[in-house]
Amino acid sequence: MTESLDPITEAHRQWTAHGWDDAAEGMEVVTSITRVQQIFQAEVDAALKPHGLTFARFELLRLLSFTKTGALPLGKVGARLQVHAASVTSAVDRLERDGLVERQANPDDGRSFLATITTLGRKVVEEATLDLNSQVFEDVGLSAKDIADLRRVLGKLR
Amino acid sequence: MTESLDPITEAHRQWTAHGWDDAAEGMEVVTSITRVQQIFQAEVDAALKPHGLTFARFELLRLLSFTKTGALPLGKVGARLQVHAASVTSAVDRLERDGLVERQANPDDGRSFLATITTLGRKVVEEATLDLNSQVFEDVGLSAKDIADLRRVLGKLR
DNA sequence: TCAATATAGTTTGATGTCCAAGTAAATGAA
DNA sequence: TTCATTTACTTGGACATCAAACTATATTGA
Repeated sequence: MTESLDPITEAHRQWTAHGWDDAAEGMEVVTSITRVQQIFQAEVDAALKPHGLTFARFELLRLLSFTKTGALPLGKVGARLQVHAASVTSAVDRLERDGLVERQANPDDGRSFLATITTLGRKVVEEATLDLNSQVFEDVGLSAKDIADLRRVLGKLR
Repeated sequence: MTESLDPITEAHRQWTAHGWDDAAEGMEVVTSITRVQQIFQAEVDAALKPHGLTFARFELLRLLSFTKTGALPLGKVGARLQVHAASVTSAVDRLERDGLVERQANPDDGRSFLATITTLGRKVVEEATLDLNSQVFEDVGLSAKDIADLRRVLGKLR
C-alpha cells in the first residue's frame, strides 16, 4: 500500500523529504498544470480528429474566421496565438495543403503573406467548433466558483 | 483601442457573441491552462537547458533517482509519467546516449528493460533540480491562498 | 503441451515546438 | 540616394508526442 497514490502528491512529498521545502509548492503548481493541460489536450485532439484538425490548426482557423476579412499576416497570427513564426509557417503549410487556408501576398508589405481562410476552411472550423464545444468545453467538470477561482489565479500567471 | 486587450478575454467575448454561451467558460478554462502551461514550459526549459536536459528527460531522471535501486522497467516509467511507451523509448535513447541512464535486461521479464540512472545521471539531475527550484519553482508568483485554490481546482480535473 | 492472446519495447511516420541560419524586402540614418 | 539594420517568413535540425505496425517474450486456456 501507500504505493504512490497520486504522482503529484508523491512528488511533493519527495521534494519536502529532500529539504526543498521552498520549492515544493511551486513544483506542484507547475506539474499539476502540465498534467491537466495534457488531459485537456488529449480530449481536444480527440474531438478535432474527425475534422482532420489539431488544436494548433483549429486555433489558427478560428482566429482567421473571427477577423473581418478572414485574413491576417502570418506574423500577426503568431503574435495572437503566442507561437513562433516557424510554427505558424508549419501550420499554414498543412492548412493550405488541406485547402482550408490560402497564402496571399500582402499588398501592404512585400515581405509578408496573408493567411486567408477558404470557404471550406470556414465550414470545417464551424463544424469542429460545435463538436469541441459539446464534447469538451460545455462540461469541464467545474463549478462556477471553481472557474472563478481558476480564472483569478491563472490570470496572475500570464 | 479595444484592440484585443487579452487574447483569452477576446476569445471569450467571441464565443458568447456567437451564441456558444454554454461553452464559453470551458473554452476559457482550457485555453488559459494551455497558455500558462506554455509559459511554465518555457521557463522550465530555460532553466534545464544549461544542464542538457528537457523537462521530459528531467522528469525521467528525477523519477529514477527517487527509487530505491535507481532503476525501473520502461513500462513503469511510462505509467508514472503518463507518457506513451514510444516517448519513453525516445527519452531513454537520448539519456543513454548522454550517459545519464543505462538500459539493463530485466531479470524478471525477458521482454522488459530496466532504465538505470548512472552516477553521472544522479549528479546532473541534482544540479538541474537546484537550478529549477531557484529559477522557477521557488517563486511562481502566487499567494498561499492562490496555491490552495489552484490545488483544489486542478485536483478535480485530473 | 500447444495454439491463441496479451504484454513490453522498438520503429516509423505525421505533427508540433523551438532555435538558428538564410533570403528578401522595408526602414532609417548619413 | 545608399548602405547598415531590422523585419517577415522559410528552412533545417533537434526534440517530443501520439498512433499504428512489428518483434519477442509471457501467459492462458483447451
